[in-house]
Amino acid sequence: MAAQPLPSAEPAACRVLGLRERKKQRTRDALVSAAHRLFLSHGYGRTTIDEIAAEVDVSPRTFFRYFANKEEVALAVLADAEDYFVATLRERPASENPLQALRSSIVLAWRDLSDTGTSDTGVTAALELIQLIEETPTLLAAHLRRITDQERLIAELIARREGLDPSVDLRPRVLAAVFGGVLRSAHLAWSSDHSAPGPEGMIAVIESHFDQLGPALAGDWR
Amino acid sequence: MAAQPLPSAEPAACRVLGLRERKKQRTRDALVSAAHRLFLSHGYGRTTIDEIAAEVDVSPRTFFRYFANKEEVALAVLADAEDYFVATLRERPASENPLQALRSSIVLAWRDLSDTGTSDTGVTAALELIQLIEETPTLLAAHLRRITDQERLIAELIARREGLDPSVDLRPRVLAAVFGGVLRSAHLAWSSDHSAPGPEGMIAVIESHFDQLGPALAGDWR
DNA sequence: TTGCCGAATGTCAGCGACTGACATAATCTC
DNA sequence: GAGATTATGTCAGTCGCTGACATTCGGCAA
Repeated sequence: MAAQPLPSAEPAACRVLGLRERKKQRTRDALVSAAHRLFLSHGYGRTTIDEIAAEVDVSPRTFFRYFANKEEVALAVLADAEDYFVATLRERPASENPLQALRSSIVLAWRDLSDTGTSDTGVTAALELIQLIEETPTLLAAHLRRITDQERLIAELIARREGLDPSVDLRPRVLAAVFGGVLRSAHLAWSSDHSAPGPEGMIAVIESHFDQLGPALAGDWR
Repeated sequence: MAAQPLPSAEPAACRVLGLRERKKQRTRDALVSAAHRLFLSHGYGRTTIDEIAAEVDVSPRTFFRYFANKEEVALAVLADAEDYFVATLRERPASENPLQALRSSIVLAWRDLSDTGTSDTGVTAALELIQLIEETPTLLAAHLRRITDQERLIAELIARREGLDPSVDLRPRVLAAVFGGVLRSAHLAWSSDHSAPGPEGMIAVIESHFDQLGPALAGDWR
């Protein structure tokens, strides 16, 4: 995750990584949080790479040695949440069917992430970012592309979990795509409707969208 | 659709539009087809706006008066296919349930489009473009964002069709998202597996993915 | 400590996407 | 055919992004 929660303590455990690695990690974190701050205050399009770099006191060229492009630094905030979700999914019991496993994994991941960090951990940052993404076409495009990569990964996980050959059975990929669609729909609903703020609100919106999955596909809508 | 199929005939019906409008339409079509050709032969990333403009004998500045950006001219080839799909969806009988209507609409749209034009109509161009999109990250991102706009439209159509308020009932949006997911999954499968070429191949892949929708969401995968 | 190696960074030049401003030339209207 | 519209060209400039080269900094052994 980003930065050090308590700048006072410099734990000795960090020594396992050389000074060089620690420094790299610090500038990377600094770039991410500076970018996040600038994007939220001035808007994504009105923020310049030069500004971000200047904020961290680093040359613009260095920025591109950490991130391939402007979108990447913005989306980096979500990386941990996504990783946590995948980790959660791996540990779901085999008794759950695939759809149940996916659904409980996101809900659990959001809940855990919002519980662990007491105050302004990455969760709030992630929620702010989702908001920003939905109102920034360029970011949305980049995010959607990342999502498809994630779906491929999820499909493979599900396939392995069920002992299937993903190149033969279409179900894992279809399920992953459906899952992605429902989730995206939930994100959009959450970000355009401020009646359910915070992680709990997001969880509630996600649950309600999953609840509508069956009815939406059913023949009879009455 | 693009260009005139038979350059010999200059139908009098065109006179209803002024010379100015006709000219604009012609340069627009010329830009789209030049871009399409260059993208397919040299690759999207290695094709320059200047090259496209030069091909049509137009200044680069003019290009940006027709298209907001490089992605837009590439994706323009799909616009007609999408419009045709939406038109088809509007005419589906009320007896079909929403999911059925969506499914039969794409299949019918593809079939009609591949039947109407005898030889190299827009259908082949659309298929070539889908292929290009899947192997070009930048294009894929832009395409996915367009898809989400389409999904919003589809959700509204379905809601009206079923006499629902789309701001209350989540089913239309969830269904549209699921539909988009299945379709995207099918496109990916089609473009990465050359065993089913042409429109018929695409239709077959789409059908098989829809067939897996129920099983994928079912509790029991055995 | 010294000194060397490799990795991280800065500097600089340059390409390509995209935009605003203004001038010019083409159509449209009367 | 004159004047109002509108499309187009030209030009200058910003910003995202990259390659090449020089410099500096951390890691490591003599």
